[in-house]
Amino acid sequence: MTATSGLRADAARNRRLLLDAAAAEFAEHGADVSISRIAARAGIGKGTVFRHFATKERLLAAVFNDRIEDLIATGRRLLEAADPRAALLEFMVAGAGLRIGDRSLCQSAASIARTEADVRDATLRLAEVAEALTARARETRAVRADVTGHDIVLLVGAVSQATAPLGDAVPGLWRRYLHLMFAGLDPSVETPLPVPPPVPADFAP
Amino acid sequence: MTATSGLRADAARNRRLLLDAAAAEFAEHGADVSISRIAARAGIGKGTVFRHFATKERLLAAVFNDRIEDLIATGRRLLEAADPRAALLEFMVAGAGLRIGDRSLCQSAASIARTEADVRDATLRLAEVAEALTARARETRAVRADVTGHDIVLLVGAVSQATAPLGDAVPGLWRRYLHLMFAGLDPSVETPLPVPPPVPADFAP
DNA sequence: CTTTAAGCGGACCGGACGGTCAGGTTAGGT
DNA sequence: ACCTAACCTGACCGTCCGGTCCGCTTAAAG
Repeated sequence: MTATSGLRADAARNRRLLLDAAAAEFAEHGADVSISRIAARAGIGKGTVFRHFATKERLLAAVFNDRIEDLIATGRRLLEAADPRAALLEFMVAGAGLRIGDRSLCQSAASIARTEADVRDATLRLAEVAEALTARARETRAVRADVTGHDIVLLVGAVSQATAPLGDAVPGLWRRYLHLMFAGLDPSVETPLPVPPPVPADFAP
Repeated sequence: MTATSGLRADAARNRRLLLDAAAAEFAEHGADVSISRIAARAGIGKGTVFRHFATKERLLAAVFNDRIEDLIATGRRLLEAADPRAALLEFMVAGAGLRIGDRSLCQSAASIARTEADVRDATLRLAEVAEALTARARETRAVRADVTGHDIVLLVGAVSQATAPLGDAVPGLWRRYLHLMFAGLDPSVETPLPVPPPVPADFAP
């Protein structure tokens, strides 16, 4: 998680309260919630927020990082699974589910990654895990040969972003589209795909 | 387009300038650009903007409506095309291309539709066209039987939203994912799809 | 040309936001 | 018990935004 060592007891406690409140508030209302609101929810003063995170972006980055790290852990665990195809699908479901439940993740992940080095790093590590899972699925002919890890991450982002606004009203809608997309990865329909120039390493839709 | 009758000559001219500037500015910088910026680009005063559109949302709605109307026209024309499969794909390409080139369309289409009646109407008419095109494709077995017009609109939105932030850096990336998605619609892989409760008629991701 | 109402524009307002700071508070070592 | 540095706080600042308003301009009818 996030470093709390070397902090005074009250500071460490406030940091926890702050991170929890921020995560909840970002998830419910998106990345545009005001710092004051978050501070109020955490039950601390506004100034305290800026003592822990110099800028709003850094706070966002910290919350993002925790979530991404969780997903990376899930991906790593799934690398040991027996069925590569099921593992890849489960990874995609996990990723989409994470984003569906968090409005902020569906917005500015990309722009934050561009300015905050740690988010960028986590994103790159996530990409590696996605590529590893995809490679396993490719080798067993579970998905078409020209599908990459980048494709997976991007497609999961696509489904999440599109269905998130309806996510509350139509529960499970995103699962439909995730499965529809997964069907498109099937090797039985090997229609040629346009191959664009390589994606810059810092993607994160 | 937008009504200009009954206006004084200068008013009509300014309205054109305003709509053009707003469309360009929204497309380039998203729906969050300030009214002052748009006014400056149009070469008119800020107050004049509010004379023509009482609120920022109404201006956004007017710009949106023009674009959506264009897409509806394209869809209607494609209903006459010989090959239903190619027609549907072309419709999807048109929709995605429209959104890729316009940052604002990838953001708040849904929220605007919720508050502005005219956008809501246009969106519904667009949905009808999408459904008609999809029905034709379904009848000729060009796509799987359980795909709806809503699916098409939502999937196009998904691809657009996910690739738009990279759209400038990696041209043509969205085409790759649109084709990948289209492969998923192929009837050859008729894996069962989760069927969520019906989507509320006002969708527009 | 005169008249008049429609149109124009930019100073202005209220409010929200991110971020700062001076002054009070407290944890925790000695 | 005491001291000090770390910490907390909320009033405050500058900025920007959407929206209003009123004095000036101008199209265009008679």
